Amino acid sequence: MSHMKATIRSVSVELFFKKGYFATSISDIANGCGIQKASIYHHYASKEDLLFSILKGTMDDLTDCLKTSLAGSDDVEQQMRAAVRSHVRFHLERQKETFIANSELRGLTSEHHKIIVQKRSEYERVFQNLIQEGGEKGVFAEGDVKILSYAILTLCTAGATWFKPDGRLSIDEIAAIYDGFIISGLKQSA
Amino acid sequence: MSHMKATIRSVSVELFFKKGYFATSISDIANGCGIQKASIYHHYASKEDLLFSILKGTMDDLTDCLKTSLAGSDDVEQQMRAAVRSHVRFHLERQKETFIANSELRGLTSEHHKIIVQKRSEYERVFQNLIQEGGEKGVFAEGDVKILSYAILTLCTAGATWFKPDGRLSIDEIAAIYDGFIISGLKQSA
DNA sequence: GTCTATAATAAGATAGAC
DNA sequence: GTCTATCTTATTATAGAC
Repeated sequence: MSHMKATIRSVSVELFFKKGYFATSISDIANGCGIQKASIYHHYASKEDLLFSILKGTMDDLTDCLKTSLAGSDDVEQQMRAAVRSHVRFHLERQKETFIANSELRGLTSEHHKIIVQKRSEYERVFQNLIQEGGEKGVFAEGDVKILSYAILTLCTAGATWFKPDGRLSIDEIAAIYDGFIISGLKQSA
Repeated sequence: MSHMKATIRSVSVELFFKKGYFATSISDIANGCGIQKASIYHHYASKEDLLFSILKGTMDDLTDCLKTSLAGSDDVEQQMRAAVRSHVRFHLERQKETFIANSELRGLTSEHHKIIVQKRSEYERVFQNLIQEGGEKGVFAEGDVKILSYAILTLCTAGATWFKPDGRLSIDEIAAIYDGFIISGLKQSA
């Protein structure tokens, strides 16, 4: 990726996060890059292409991150803890991109939309399998696998909504709180 | 509220939910109502006025709902359970409005934005006070009150993202799952 | 690879007739 | 209370010079 292409991407992430995809114009982006709006089209075919490339890259990195974090163990509880922490960390470290990836899917063409939704489904399935396995092995209480997976994922994802990098708690501290909260919730339904 | 004013509101909720506020035009709304776009302005001063009135009404109803549900008990755990169920039920019953209320704040003028954010803060404070009180009384484990309150609220709120009214589980079943999950998470950090 | 210029279209909102 | 007509402005995107 060329220098200007990366700049356009990064400026777009800032603006899409702050104002939203539809409220951000190509002019806004060009302004932020210090170039003319026509120049954007040398690097990206369209505004939608720019959005898609951000979302696709983010989802791929997110999935890679999860796979790496699971490789270290084969114990269900430890894997769930690792998965939760990986998910939280990624969402807080790359707050703006993940926020966009969760809120701007409606800006995509239907083919691109399908691709991102599929990537997300595959990612979710990892968590669903862990909940299922934990339930069967008696490590977690029996429960509705899908609802619980959505609960866990959206819980951590939501962190990206309010997280402030210079705030009171570090990313690892927040990840630890979520980890404890979720494992307790999974182990027994009160 | 006149019949047409209510129709405009309801059509807008549908469209803002499906396409987003910025992606929805006054023409789209007028189309959905079977009137001309100029006629919208007889009922609402601007597109932003329409958004604000939806968000304000939704937040007020949400707060009323919570207050009613808390009146029945003065036991911390029971109150938290009631609060969680109230929150979940409202978000699933009025899925589209609450989704908009959580995703379209950027469409508001800064004065209107301030008003909605303040309403939300007051709402959150009820949950924070319950977590605090539960911690002091030893009903819940000690924990970070703010992080936990965000966790609980966004967890339930997120339900509005994926919930399908004709899906496998009823609203009360989902509320019960969340209730159990959250109380377990609050009682002990694993 | 970036520029100026412009096309083509759609937006939010208003004026004034009925 | 709704209409037609219109204003003003902004939008995405393209053409073609440099």
